[in-house]
Amino acid sequence: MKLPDLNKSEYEVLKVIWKHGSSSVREVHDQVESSTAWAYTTTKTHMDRMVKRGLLERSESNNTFVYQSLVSKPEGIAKMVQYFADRVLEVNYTSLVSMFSKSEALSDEEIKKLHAILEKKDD
Amino acid sequence: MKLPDLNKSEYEVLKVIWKHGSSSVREVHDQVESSTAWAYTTTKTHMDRMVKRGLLERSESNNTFVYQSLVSKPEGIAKMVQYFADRVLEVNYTSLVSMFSKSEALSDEEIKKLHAILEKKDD
DNA sequence: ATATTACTACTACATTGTAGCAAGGTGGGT
DNA sequence: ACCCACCTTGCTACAATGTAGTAGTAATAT
Repeated sequence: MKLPDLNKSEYEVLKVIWKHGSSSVREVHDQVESSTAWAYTTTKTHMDRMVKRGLLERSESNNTFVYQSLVSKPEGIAKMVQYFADRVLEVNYTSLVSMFSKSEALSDEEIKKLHAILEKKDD
Repeated sequence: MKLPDLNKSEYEVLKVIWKHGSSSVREVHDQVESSTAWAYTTTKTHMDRMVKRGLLERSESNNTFVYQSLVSKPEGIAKMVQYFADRVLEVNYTSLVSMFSKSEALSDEEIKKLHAILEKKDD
């Protein structure tokens, strides 16, 4: 898949899965609930649609389905960062990306990857 | 209106109107076309819906309707900046807002206003 | 005056946001 | 072992957003 253009819901789900790895709907839901106030079935709908869209892969693990991400975090946020840099901040993406080093959001490797992705403008 | 949660389309339209002031559909369309590739009628649909949503106001000016913004630029981007700071960068909004001073996106006054808005968490 | 062009209103259809309901699976109590 | 209660899943639904076509009307050019 090309770099995905994640919408907010997709991003919320992926954030959980990026952090915890393969997760069931229940696990994701328990995490996103505080920030989104979704109903359980809403979480499920999003996740199933994400499978169809190629963002997640579903597999069975002891009687429950678990979903794993098919996009890495740097890939997932690349477009968002690009958009924000271009259209909102109106600065070069590099200055924005460098701000990640002040946060816990990405590891150093991930920051490097993000840089590489954006450099190639590989969308 | 409370601080609006702008979607991408709305933001694209508002960017033009913030810059040029009251504009016709045609004027907005000519500007957004390069970045969005919308059809003219798509631009129009968005703008009409934005009137209904209270983001724009429409008035007639020599035989054509012109649309003016009901939200200022700092108000319009406040939520976007907040979201990006919180959920993507995971840093305090102040560091992010300070980046605007390196760009042409906002004037100094607008930056100040944005700061004030976010400080009050006035959503 | 009429043809062409531009603008507006209305309609349409796909995707996303949000969530309910019913059927099937499963673990715990007895 | 058996049944109930609950969890998960699949299906459906409906509103908002994304995208755009069509038809009618108004303005312009000639």
